[in-house]
Amino acid sequence: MGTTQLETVPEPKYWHLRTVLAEALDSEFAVGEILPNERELAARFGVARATLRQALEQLELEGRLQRRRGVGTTVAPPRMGVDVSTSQHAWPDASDEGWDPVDCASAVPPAAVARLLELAGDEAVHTVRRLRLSHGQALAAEQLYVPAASVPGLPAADAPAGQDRARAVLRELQRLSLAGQDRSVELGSARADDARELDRLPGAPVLVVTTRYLSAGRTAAVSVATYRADTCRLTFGDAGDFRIAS
Amino acid sequence: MGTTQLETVPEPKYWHLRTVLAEALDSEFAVGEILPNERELAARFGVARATLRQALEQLELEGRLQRRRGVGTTVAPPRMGVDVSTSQHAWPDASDEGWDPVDCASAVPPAAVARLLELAGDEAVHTVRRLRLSHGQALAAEQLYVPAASVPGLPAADAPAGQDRARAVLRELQRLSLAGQDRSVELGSARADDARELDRLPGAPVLVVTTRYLSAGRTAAVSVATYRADTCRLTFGDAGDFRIAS
DNA sequence: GAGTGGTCTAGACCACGGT
DNA sequence: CCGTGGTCTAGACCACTCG
Repeated sequence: MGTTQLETVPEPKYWHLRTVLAEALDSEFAVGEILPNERELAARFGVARATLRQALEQLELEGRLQRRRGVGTTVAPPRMGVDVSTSQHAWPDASDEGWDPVDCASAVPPAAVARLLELAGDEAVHTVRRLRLSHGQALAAEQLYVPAASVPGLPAADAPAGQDRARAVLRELQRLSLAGQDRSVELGSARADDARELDRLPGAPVLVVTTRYLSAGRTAAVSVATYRADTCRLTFGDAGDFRIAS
Repeated sequence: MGTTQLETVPEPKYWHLRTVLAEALDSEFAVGEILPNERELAARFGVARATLRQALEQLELEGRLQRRRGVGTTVAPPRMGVDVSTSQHAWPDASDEGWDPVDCASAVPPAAVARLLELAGDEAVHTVRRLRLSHGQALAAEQLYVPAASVPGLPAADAPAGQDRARAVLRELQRLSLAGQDRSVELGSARADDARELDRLPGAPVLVVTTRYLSAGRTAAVSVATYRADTCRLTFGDAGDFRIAS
């Protein structure tokens, strides 16, 4: 009458498959190596393709695999550590390492952002778009919301949208004193536009980093940065140079 | 010959469904309200159940829905902000707010953790298990790895494993001076034991927070905390009291 | 026991990347 | 063009919760 419940609750096939595949990845495959295709793997393990795909999805979520339509499934390199520490207490800048200003327009921000900025729901703000690149790969897409009140010196609000205007807004931001910032991280799924720039499909898992920049008691700007969850590990430390692979 | 590509690349059904459902959630449903069951919803939208489920999975990943087997699908409350800021520069403690020491044993840590601790791969360490609770709900499960060298004053290493020993290890840790800490966040999937304690299924998405505690130039302890990605938004700010939905 | 979400199957067709 | 992963279907059965 032991109370142990061994095998009374058998684990799902896809979960068991995930474990088997994970061990195979550790011992038999090198980074970048291409796996057999899904139909072949499913046959080899004696399961339906949908079941095999469930296991692959898990491993992709964990950053162990990379799948590309028309190409195949490859063994992913360990996630790269990406510093998102808040310690520098600095405004985003056109010359930020890794960040590339892409565009700027005027638009009404989403309701949640408007609330953070303490704006009426229908007030347009500058929306600066930046990409964070590393080794030619896009790691993150950022949308920076800057109320006109935060950049009073900006020339002609109806100037042509584009990269030049993005740089101008970032330059003007430097003139404000930065009192502090809040940061939060949560799981999200890539919207269509983010997905395109991150070279992922819509709905791909992303880590959403929301930053609120404070100046003179107000929220002077809000940044929403979506990082590829499959390839990025966000680091916050003072000595952000350590590695851990799950 | 406009260059606009409207409908030339129709979006997948499940993605469109996700959007439709998300809008319905905003306008027609209250938090906690229970949705029609999957078979009914699939019929109503004229899709197969699997397709409907793909849309629901997206919304669950985004923290908009909560699904429980045998019960149904309900509208999830906004994610709660959970402070994981590193600013206090303190050791984990038996009396940490929200953290509940559960157990302690001796075990050989995973290879990745052993590397952080600069240990040989086969050396056992104290493994303290803690749960982070809020309003009776488990938010996170933590595994704290403490080499014996970090708690030299600990009585009899072969003392009975359990909650008392967990408290003893945490108490001994306070005696070390804390030089600093590193922290990283990445996406993972819940292992079976974590899943059980977090009241989720194995493979559920979690935010893995890895902390390295530094003392006297060494890594004195490593904590791996897995937070429920569906219900938690990790906050790092100095004034961690802001909200953002979506 | 009735009803829910979770797992699994065996197919089909589509969209994309490279040859 | 062919092979890949991505989407979708229409079923079946299982595990869980609750009355």
